[in-house]
Amino acid sequence: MNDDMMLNEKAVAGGRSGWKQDPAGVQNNILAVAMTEFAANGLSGARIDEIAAKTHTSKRMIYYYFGDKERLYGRVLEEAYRQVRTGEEALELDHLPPVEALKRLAEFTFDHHSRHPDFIRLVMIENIHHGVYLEQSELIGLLNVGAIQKLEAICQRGRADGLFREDVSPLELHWHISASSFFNVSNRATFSRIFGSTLYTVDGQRSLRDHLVEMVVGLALKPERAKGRARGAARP
Amino acid sequence: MNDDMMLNEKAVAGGRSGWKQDPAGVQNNILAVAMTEFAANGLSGARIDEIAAKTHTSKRMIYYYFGDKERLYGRVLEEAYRQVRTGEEALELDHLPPVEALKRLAEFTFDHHSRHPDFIRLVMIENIHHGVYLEQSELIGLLNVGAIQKLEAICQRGRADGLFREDVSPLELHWHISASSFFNVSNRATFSRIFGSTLYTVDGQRSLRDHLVEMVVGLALKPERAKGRARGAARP
DNA sequence: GACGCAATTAACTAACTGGTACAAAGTGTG
DNA sequence: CACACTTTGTACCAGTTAGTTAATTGCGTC
Repeated sequence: MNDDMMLNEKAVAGGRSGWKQDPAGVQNNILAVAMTEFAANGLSGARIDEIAAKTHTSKRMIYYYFGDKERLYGRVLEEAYRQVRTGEEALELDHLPPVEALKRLAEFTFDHHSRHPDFIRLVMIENIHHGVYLEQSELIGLLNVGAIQKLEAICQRGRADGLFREDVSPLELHWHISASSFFNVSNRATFSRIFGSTLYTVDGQRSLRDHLVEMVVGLALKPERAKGRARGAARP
Repeated sequence: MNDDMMLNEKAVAGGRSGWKQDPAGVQNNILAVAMTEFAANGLSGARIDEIAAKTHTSKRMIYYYFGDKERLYGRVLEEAYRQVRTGEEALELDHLPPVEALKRLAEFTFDHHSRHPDFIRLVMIENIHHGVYLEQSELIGLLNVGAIQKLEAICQRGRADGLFREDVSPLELHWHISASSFFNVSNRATFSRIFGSTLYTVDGQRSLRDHLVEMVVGLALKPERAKGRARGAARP
């Protein structure tokens, strides 16, 4: 599997006269368009003809390169995961003290999800399908192995410093951070239609994010270390 | 609008010989089947013929009672919201002190969402559609007015007692509770396929729920009142 | 400069799917 | 018991959609 397509911009290959051989570019172009369409309409809702029309190439090429609709969707899903995970790798936290690192990670996740609504939508769609296409991809499995490694490292340092609780796993912390960050994007439509959009203003979003960080840090820290936080009785 | 259908079990009306007139029953039967199908396959993924086949009546009747696919979906959505909201009304919290009430509410929401995966899936699907069908229903608007009233009452009492922070709104508390409770069901497929299912065992779920409650209570309480919890400096 | 092969296009098809026409059968009421 | 109305089953249609057939065009290379 050496298909290193990065969705670059040279995916033209559609100039009627004088086209260049650029299979990778064409495939990337198809993937990019398909990602938008699948994210917007779902697997069964997306139309191959519509995808083809928005591509610089033709429907025949979609089948030429990707076989059928489902495999195209699978490739789109992989590409989406790769893009998002790649964007996460930039984050460097090892130089920060554990609590700061955890804060940064939570903030980053919240913002990162917010910046990638199409990815969120694809994951929503994939969950509607019970994750069967995700399971078929071994690439995604590999990508996600590293997803909580940052958090595990932070927790390890935090525990070593005697700051973090032992009974809250990195996985669970990741779950809580993901839940809020994901829900913030996935349920924006229904939530704001029902309860108004105050939480989706700039101030509302900052508040949600700050409080998420606060809660996660509060959960990770030992009661006696949590700046006075104690769960049993107030005993400083 | 006096369509009080409760999805009862007397929706048979299919006995070849000697049928009874039971329009409400037939409609409920259609709605129940359609809810399952839409929740399973989405709006465009669900098949009218498939719904009809699983009904005790025929496709003709679906169109007779509901007009077309989209209106059927809209009615299903309304029915789902009604069922869930009705189930919430049973919860009685006024007799509990604010902190206890908040705990109970969070726990209940977590469990309640967990018990209604089809509702969650319908909301997911509705979010894929940007909530346009939800917007068309004035019934759902009415139903949801009361959704955070319980929480508002709790917060009012909590503030009156000098326990709750002023800068955390009931709406935001509701958002945090909903986020985790919703995500827990909506993303179970992808999350467990990527990270394993430890968090979806009985113990894992209890842990998630307990920590959610802990975080929400911690967020709601004033720093100095939060059993020693302080954000600025540890000053009990 | 021509030949093999990758890349491309457009028209076509077979199946599916939402929706309908129409007639038959049952219900209840006077 | 007959008449008006409701309810249901069968067969059908027209538009859509995933997927294909087969011929064409351009590229690189010897």
